[in-house]
Formats: sequence, structure tokens, C-alpha cells
Amino acid sequence: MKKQASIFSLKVWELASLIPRGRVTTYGIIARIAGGGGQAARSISSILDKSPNKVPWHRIVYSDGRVWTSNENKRERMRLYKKERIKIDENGKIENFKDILYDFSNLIKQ
DNA sequence: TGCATGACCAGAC
DNA sequence: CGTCTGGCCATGC
Repeated sequence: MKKQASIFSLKVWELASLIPRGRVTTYGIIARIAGGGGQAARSISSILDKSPNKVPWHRIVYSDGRVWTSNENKRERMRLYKKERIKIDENGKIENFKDILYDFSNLIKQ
């Protein structure tokens, strides 16, 4: 018996999978579009971590253009970024952050 | 049902 | 522009 995933989680996973290659988005944007509250971004991380499907979480970054810098998987992530032509400086910040930022505005269709 | 946790964010200074 | 603080949200046990 598997536990049912919440609507919010499903949307988060779907949105994450919709991020084009070579583009990035932020936790806040996903949280907002997924229907969560303003600060729902705080739970995005754990949701992605528990996703049954593979999620390109390396394309999800902080609102200031910084990426999650940790010790072990760092090299692996950096390789993914490099593979997608996403440039990151020494401080772990995306160089053309505003240019490659994907805010799903083309899907919202206001 | 209640409490602790997290790969966050916006505002202040 | 760099650093610090408070807060709100969904999950899991």
C-alpha cells in the first residue's frame, strides 16, 4: 500500500520535470505555481528528495541564483551543470542566472 | 495529534 | 552588496 502523494507534491514533480535543459528555476517559483503558499518553497527540497521519479533537482536553485553547495555530490552536480552549459562561478552562483531563469511564464498563459 | 526538520525566502541593517 | 533574523509551508514519525 503506497501512500498517496499530495497534489502539491505531484505538481512540484511535474513542474520540475518541465524545466528545459540548460535552464534553471527557483524553489519559490515552483512552490508558488504548484499552488503552495508563499513560503512553501521550504518544503520543496524534501519533496523532491522523496520523489518516486527522477527529478532534475540540479536545475532548481535559490532565488538569488546560488546553487546548493555541499561536499560530496558537488562534483557530480557541477558536471551536470557543465553538461548543460550552465556556468557557475567560484562562489557557487550562476553567471547568467537571469537569462536562463525559467519562470514558467510561457505556461501560465495569463 | 503534536513536534521536529529542511537543498528556502524576503526583509532589515 | 554581505550578513543576520524571523517566518511560513508540507512531510514524516
